[in-house]
Amino acid sequence: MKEKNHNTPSLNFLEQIIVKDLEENRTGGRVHTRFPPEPNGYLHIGHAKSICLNFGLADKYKGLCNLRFDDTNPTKENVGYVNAIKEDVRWLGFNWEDREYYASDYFEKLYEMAVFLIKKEKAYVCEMSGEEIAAGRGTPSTPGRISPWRDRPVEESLDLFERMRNGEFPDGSRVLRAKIDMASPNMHMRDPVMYRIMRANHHRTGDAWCIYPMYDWAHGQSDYLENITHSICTLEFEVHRPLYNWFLDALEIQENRPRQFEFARLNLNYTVMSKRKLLELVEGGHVAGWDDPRMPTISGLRRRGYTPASIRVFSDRVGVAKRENVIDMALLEHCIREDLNKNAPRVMGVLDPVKLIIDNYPDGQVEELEAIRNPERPEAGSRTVPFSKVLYIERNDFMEDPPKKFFRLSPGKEVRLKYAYIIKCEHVEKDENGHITAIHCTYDPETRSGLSGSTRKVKGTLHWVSADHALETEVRLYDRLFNVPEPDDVPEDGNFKDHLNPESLEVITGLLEPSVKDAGPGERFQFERTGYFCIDPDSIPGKPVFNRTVTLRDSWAKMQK
RNA sequence: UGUCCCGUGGUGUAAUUGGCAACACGUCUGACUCUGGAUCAGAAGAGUCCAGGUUCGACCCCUGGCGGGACAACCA
Repeated sequence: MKEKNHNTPSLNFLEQIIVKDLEENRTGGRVHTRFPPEPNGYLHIGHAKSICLNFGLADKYKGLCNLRFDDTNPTKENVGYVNAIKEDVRWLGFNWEDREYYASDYFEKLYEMAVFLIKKEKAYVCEMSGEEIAAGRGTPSTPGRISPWRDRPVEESLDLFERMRNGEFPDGSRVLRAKIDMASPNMHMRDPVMYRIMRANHHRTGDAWCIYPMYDWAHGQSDYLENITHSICTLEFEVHRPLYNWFLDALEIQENRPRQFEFARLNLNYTVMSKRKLLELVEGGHVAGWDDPRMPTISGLRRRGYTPASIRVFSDRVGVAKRENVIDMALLEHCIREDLNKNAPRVMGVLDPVKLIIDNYPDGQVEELEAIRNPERPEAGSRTVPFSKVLYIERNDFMEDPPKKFFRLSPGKEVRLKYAYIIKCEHVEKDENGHITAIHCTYDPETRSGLSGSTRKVKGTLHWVSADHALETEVRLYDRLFNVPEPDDVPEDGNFKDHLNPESLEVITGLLEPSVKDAGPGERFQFERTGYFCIDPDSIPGKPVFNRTVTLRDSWAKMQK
């Protein structure tokens, strides 16, 4: 009987490839990956998966992972993005040490390699216009037309290519093309453009160049120059792989040949992931910016209160494979709850207050009650919370006419105030509209937490704040940005923005226990029974602004549905 | 009428390479609880897109379908 092995976790397909490569000594025992963002936008959770994958693989197999900016299109890229990307990768917890590279570092080498290809009759200068090239390329099912310049003498291409570099020709007037196969069923093999003339200031090379390499030409060669062993990218580049390999062949590269592998990008429900759509949300003012806490960007998640560890765990749990997938937002939420449950200090805060008066509690008396910081971490110790005659509790913790499964406060019923006393509701005050303005209770002094009478059982425990001591703070309640699982999946003439959730942000004034007053931006808390919250950078000292990261799981709310 | 990739519970990923499907999220019970949280115990839910074939035996190999996706920027 064959024994199933349950203690070694199974490997994903990339790990299997790597293990095999290592066993067969295909890469000289090396594993070297790279994360290659184009600095033309902000990183999102999908990139986080790629970052965790590339750095994670390198780490697991004792290899290296480079950070390489794919900056071959100066019209779209800038240093602002470079810096934001570096911050995000670092924040996620990865370290590229001194291996911060740029495709633009290789412009000179790439140029020399291109010259080599021209000499080998594998590239030529083409003088067709952009439209002509596009038109001549054919369609996936019909072959393209051969460029009239395709068989021009090597010397002529060499000369023209040099003069392209020297700026003798106007933008767009000429390109360097690989000479492959205009009839290939793979469109990428129909004499793809390698260089275009483009007078644009590059964020690193300035005006040194007026010709810039295309992705397909630059990427594989950059991999080669960096000694990359496994060049991991997303599925849409699968069709590019023959070209990736063709360039390597044409350059007669045998040793240290990088190989490209593709995996399925991450999709998350209730959000969109394309740079274009995210940009549209920012520019259309639907969110406050790239780091709006509702955005699936890394900077947005950071501001929302997600921890790097939670995102790493998430990236791990979503797995790696080649089939299209849509991950449930609930998994991401599970990951952050799991982390914060263990690590976030507890605090009491009332978000929708109703006044509660303890009629038999002495006027003017204040007790400082001891409260556990984190039941999951006894070593975190305790804080004190002021208690007095007039409190606030959550409006939905009281019902005048409750259903039988309601464990909270209602007339004649008892509940415990967390860390304080058991109270009993005596009567309520209402305004002329029947709206409850105050709840009157009595307390049992013997039932204070820790006292002998405190062992009495009651069904519910409520959080509360003392009216005189409460800190009024701005609280931003975030919810999912879209109200349908797949906002991309729009009918004919629809738009993904039609599905924006109008209630994705609600700003309220919360009443918090005073202990949070001096907490600073980035600090995370659990508001007991409510959710996890993180202090926003908009805060000023003494006046924290809280962002709701995620609610607590709420089985009562679920029951009500 | 093109080429390539992919089809396993609601979702995602496994099944160490041919020995009748596991784990996670979600869902539902119950226990416990000074958070209706957490934790603990348990349950339901797929017979692996379909049809043939090979085999003692197929999620796995072969053939043919079907379905989904990618590819026609001087973007990456």
